[in-house]
Amino acid sequence: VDSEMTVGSEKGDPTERQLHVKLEDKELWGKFKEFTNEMIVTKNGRRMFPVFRVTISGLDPNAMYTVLLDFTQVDSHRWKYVNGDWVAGGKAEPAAPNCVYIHPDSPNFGAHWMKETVTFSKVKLTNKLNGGGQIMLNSLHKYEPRVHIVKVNNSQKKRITSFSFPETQFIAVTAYQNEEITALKIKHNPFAKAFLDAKERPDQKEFS
Amino acid sequence: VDSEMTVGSEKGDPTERQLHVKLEDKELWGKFKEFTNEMIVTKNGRRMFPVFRVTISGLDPNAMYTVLLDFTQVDSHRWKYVNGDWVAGGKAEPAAPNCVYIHPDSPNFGAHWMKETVTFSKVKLTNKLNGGGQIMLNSLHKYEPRVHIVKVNNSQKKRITSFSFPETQFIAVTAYQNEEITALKIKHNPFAKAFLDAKERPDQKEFS
DNA sequence: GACCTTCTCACCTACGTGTTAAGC
DNA sequence: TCGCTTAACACGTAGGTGAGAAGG
Repeated sequence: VDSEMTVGSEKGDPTERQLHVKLEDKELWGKFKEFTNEMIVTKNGRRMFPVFRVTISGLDPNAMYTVLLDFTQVDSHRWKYVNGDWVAGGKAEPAAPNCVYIHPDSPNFGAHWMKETVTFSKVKLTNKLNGGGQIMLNSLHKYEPRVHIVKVNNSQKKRITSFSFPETQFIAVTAYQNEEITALKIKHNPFAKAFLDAKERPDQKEFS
Repeated sequence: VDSEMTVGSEKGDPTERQLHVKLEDKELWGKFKEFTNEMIVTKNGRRMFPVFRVTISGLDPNAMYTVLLDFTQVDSHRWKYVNGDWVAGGKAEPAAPNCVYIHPDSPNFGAHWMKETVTFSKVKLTNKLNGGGQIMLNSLHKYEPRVHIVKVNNSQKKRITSFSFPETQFIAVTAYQNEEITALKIKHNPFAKAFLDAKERPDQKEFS
């Protein structure tokens, strides 16, 4: 999958000259990045929050594409949270067999990928290799999500275009380290609403 | 979509000479058919139970296909449930704009469709036309599910092969008529477990 | 009145959260 | 002890059931 990689404009195929992938929710990602984002990894896999979403333009509407998501290790350090700060530690672990997540709509027509935001809400991050389509990461290492767009033609030649997004970098953890990150997750992720209520209810009581 | 239709073996394309679609859960469908199966239709759409599932074989693993589900009106009568029996009544209503449900994995490779059971668990039946991918049926009319396999090639020529399954015939209803059907739905559909418990708990109490 | 449809409801399935305590 | 990981848990989201009353 990593064989051939080009970013941005290309020659030779007028139908894809302006191929572009734009990250959604940049403002939200920015809030997390400010405190160094963390993503939980579990044995059975944990979803990402914020959800990785992109809009794609410049594909050939009638051609067939598969859209992939993977994670590049940003540096070769193991990270550590000490006294409220993330600091780079020793050498990185050998890179995990970092598999690729295939967007469930794949394969599909260019028109399909362009008609609405492409959402990777179901990708799951894990620290164990366990079969089912999850992405294995090393805990306490830093990663950057990357999107690949693969044109599917019946011959073997595949052209892969990749886009990565520094705003979405994060450190994989088995438990949150920075409570600012925890607070942001609870504030914005609907599935964590139970903990949002727990903090808000006492205040509301005073007025009722 | 109804343009060209062939069932069973075909000449001319050796890669699909043995194309075959087999219905799953035949035994379960049989229990419902015995009492004349009913499927609820609602304004917002109701899932089918049993779920329509098939295994497909004989496709070209490397070719691309879309798999569709629709419903043919079995006869031209309106049906009525009188004294515990379904009886054919007056003329049928004008056939609803019976749309086609596209299996969400579509389009995909032959290999994908053949590697495991193809499940139509999310198709929803409705009696109103309301936009969102639901299938509109006339209440109190009899239908038979039908699968279409469409080979996707970049030219305009599409070959459609269709398979229908008499075991899965049903009458669309807005409320169940035959209590035997209700009992079977409750017994086998996990989402109706609340009503299964209601019938079993009294017996269990006697022993506790 | 008889028949059919619609709506609300309690009760499920299924599973995504951070918390917490225990494990190593 | 300390750092990190694991598993059970309460509490949400999201939505699929037939029942039963109300509507037409």
